[in-house]
Amino acid sequence: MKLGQATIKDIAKELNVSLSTVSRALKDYPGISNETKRKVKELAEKLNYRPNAIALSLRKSKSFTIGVIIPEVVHFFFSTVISGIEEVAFANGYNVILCQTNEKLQRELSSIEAMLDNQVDGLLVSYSKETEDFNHFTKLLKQNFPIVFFDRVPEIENTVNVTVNDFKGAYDATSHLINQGYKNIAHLAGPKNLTISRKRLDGYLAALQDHSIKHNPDWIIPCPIGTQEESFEFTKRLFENEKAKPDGIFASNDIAAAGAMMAVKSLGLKVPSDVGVVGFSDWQFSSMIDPPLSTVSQPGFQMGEKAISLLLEMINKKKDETWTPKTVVLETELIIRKSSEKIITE
Amino acid sequence: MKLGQATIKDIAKELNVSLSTVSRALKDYPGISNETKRKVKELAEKLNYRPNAIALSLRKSKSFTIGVIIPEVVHFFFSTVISGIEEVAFANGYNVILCQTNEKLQRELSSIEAMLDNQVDGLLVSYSKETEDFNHFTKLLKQNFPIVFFDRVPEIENTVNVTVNDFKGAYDATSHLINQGYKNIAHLAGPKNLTISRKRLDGYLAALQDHSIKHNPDWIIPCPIGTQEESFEFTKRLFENEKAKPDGIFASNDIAAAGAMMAVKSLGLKVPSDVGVVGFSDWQFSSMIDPPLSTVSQPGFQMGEKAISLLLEMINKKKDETWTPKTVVLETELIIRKSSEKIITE
DNA sequence: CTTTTTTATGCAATCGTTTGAATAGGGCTT
DNA sequence: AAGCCCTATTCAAACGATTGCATAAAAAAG
Repeated sequence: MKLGQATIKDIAKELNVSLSTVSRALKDYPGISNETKRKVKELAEKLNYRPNAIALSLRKSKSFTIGVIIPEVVHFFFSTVISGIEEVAFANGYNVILCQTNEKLQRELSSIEAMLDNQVDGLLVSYSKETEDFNHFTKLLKQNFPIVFFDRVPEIENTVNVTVNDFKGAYDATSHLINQGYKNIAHLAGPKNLTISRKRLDGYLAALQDHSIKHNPDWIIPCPIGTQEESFEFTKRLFENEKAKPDGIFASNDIAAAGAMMAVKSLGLKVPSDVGVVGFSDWQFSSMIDPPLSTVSQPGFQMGEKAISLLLEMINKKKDETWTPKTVVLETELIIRKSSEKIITE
Repeated sequence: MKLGQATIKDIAKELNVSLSTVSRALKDYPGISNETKRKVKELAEKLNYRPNAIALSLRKSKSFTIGVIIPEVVHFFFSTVISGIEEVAFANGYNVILCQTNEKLQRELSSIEAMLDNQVDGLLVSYSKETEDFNHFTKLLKQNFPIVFFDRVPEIENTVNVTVNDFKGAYDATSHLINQGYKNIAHLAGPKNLTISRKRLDGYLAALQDHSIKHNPDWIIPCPIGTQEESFEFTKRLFENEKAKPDGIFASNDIAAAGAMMAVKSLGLKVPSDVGVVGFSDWQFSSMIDPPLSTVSQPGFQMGEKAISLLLEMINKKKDETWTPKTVVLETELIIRKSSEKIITE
């Protein structure tokens, strides 16, 4: 034993009692004399005894560990979600093991395998951009293995999900641009296989429609990679090629919005007077760029908290009880900053 | 068993052989007939058998899990370190369990307890701002428990550490400001109990001295909290109160630099023409703010890789072999952007 | 002074796997 | 045909803890 950690056996030997007596004494079982309890506890204290969680896991077929699968920690949003998860997990005596997929399906598959080998009690998943087939999840769900999907949720049956109201967030953002007087609004869309991308696109379209603005299909630009460079390039191209230039941009995330803003500025146009820009997520940098970026903030921490709370509920169900599929939708908040203020309100 | 996962026992029963035969067949031990091996492997495949990592951990007193203790995931730098750690851990069959201290000593202590209970094979630590006493680490080190400290390293003996050359980074940053013609350079310092803060301060002082500039103690402003608001406030106060106003700011991190820049701008001064600003860390947002922030970039990913490589080396040592204390120092890179370019080079 | 009840403790199986030592059976040698 | 050596397999202990059941001793009841 690396740490020379004391075990129940050590205590038993030292006190000349059986293992079971020690075990029971430590947990105040009835039927152990006070004298023995005292002695056992004293020695345990002295030897700094701590139960071996691995042995307990094996015995109880329960590891008190949950696995979290996310695309990337460096994404500000995901890192706030992790904080929320950690907070609740910790408070309930659970450990969190983390795997990033780096947006790779292969990584997602192998991470899940690794986590199952380690007997995690449940999984919290936000799948990769490459994931288009959900068999690896349905297989587990069929076996009643607890999974909660968050943010990026699959369109399959009987799942428990936590998302943000992407539709409404996008709708509000786009409406805000329209109300500010921007009429020709382009959309930098996210990867098509993510539900969130579609929902945001739908919100964008609905807002246009509700304001009787016809949408221009050429102005919906998918940004599959999601880097600032990508949206910079695409935005530049959009503004250079088109005759009727857009005067507003709603981007499905802040990185894309930042890239777009740089592209617009590089063409000599001013934000917000010539072009209004709104992003999505409220990254840490969004309030610091110039002009500060209007955006739709998502409650990441809260999402983490909610997701793990649901998961713990599922884990604590009796073996044969099933859970009811549900989707918890958290509300977003439109944060208006300079980048979209055409109308100066005094 | 929640997953109805097949065990060695199931295979043994089905094929009417003993547990040991199955175990050995699966790992191609000599002395098992090819026929038996074939049958065992076939059935294992069919039942989708995967060894139970918990049982293995117990048997081998080795969990193939390492614990990572960091202040906060939302810090861009730390999240890149995590990526580096994960990458190497994963490639070597190790799992990573993560705890954030949120800069609280209490959290640090309880996280370490929890991780030890879970029999982590080693620890990767960047301690909290509150940590001033290192007994909880020395106790473990004395027992030969593998720990590698990264970024924030304690000043105690016989440790293995990975840091960045904070002194040189700060020296370079300050020298750069001086060379650009800024002569009155203030420093927004980090928490005093962190070595990195002191090293950066030292680098700043050394650069001033080497350029024969006398430092003004009032211009060294500790920012213990580390938020943008804090440095905004302190910077504003500095510029309002002093008669001889600084024309340069070297901040010990980018968040502080960003706050300072906003404060300066709010006072009607221009960056970089009136005041030059350089930060530390190269956060994601640093290139996006206006003007883009000059900063000292730290190789976070590489730091993670190096730290876990060292840890795995320690873990793989024989029981009684000791390791030699050492500190790996990674070099920083000065990234010059607009915020510090007084001299316009064409 | 038995018999019954209570109290305190021990035994042994179990969780899933590994591994040193034991063993059964077949073929070979002499 | 006795002895010996392989080869393929099994036994059993171990990792650290829990827990139903058995049991010994002490106390209470008759």
